[in-house]
Amino acid sequence: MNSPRDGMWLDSSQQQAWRAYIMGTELLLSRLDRELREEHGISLSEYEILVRLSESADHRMRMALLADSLSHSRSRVTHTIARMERDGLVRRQAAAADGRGVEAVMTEAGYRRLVDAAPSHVRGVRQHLVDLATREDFAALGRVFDEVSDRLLEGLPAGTDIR
Amino acid sequence: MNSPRDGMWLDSSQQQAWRAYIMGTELLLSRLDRELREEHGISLSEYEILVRLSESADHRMRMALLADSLSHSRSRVTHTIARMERDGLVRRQAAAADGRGVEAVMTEAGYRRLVDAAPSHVRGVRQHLVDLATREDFAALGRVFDEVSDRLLEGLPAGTDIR
DNA sequence: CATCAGTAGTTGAGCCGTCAACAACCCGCC
DNA sequence: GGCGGGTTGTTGACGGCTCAACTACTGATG
Repeated sequence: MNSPRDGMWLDSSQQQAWRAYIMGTELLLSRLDRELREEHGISLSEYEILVRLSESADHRMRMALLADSLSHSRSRVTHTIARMERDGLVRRQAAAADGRGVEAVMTEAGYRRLVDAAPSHVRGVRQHLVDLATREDFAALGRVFDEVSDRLLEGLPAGTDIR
Repeated sequence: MNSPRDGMWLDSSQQQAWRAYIMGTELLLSRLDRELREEHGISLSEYEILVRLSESADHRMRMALLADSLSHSRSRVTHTIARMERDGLVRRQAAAADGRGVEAVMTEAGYRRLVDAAPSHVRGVRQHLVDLATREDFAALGRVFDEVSDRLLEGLPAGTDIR
């Protein structure tokens, strides 16, 4: 969509934006992860799983759907759910209609953990990202990464494991 | 659905942008990392280290400076440089002026690896990110993450280990 | 109704990062 | 000139993800 004369390299403002993005992202995500761990004993991925479950009917989801909705590999979701089950935030249950299937069900404790963690986590997201940007810039960020996700997911639609 | 008391939660467009960012970023970075590994046998962090070294006088840098310039922890840089040294991309050398210091020096093989990897890596960055956005949107992204980095780094200026 | 390609999920080895503890060194100060 | 607090870099245990191989089940097809 851009690139003057379709050069091979990034020009210096592109380069600068790219480096800011990589560094900022690493700082941001590791900070949010650390805050969740220290204050609530869960990782960012675990938090995201709790959010998906809380939005789902009956607080339950098939493993594959959970994986797809987070763009995580199935293996990753298996491992994460195993840890969360050990911590009592979730339990597994064989799927009714499919003998291969497993559903992850959020427990009462899992729900309470999410309710506890959400306010300070959201505050962190605001403080370290959202409130630093103008509405327009933040909207631009949304547009860009919608497009990024779409492109990176196309060609492996529905059911393909991430990789 | 949102904003009881204006300002605690994200509104739905902010929420959507935030989720796009997290998912897009995870997809993007893991894709770029995998491409570098498969095509050139180095990780994205190793690539970034090679870039910094190549930009530095005499292709050498103090460990702490390397860590700061990437916002990586010192421990992380130690481990990464150890792997790169095993692979012959870099060697360590005691710093002349400071008995505690260590310099990482890019080897000839390291430089060749970077030169080999750069074109396809940059192509990936363009294809999966830069060329998907308008110049304005991409510039917005740069502004946002400059600000993010600044805020997350302030209060621990120069010499504080990342954590 | 037996076969078999495809799908769901798990497993464990290996890699890469964090964390906390640590040794070695620097330097301002009395 | 030796204290003592700060800095540099390393270490190893641990956690979490990837990858490839695996089991178990499904469902279309002859």
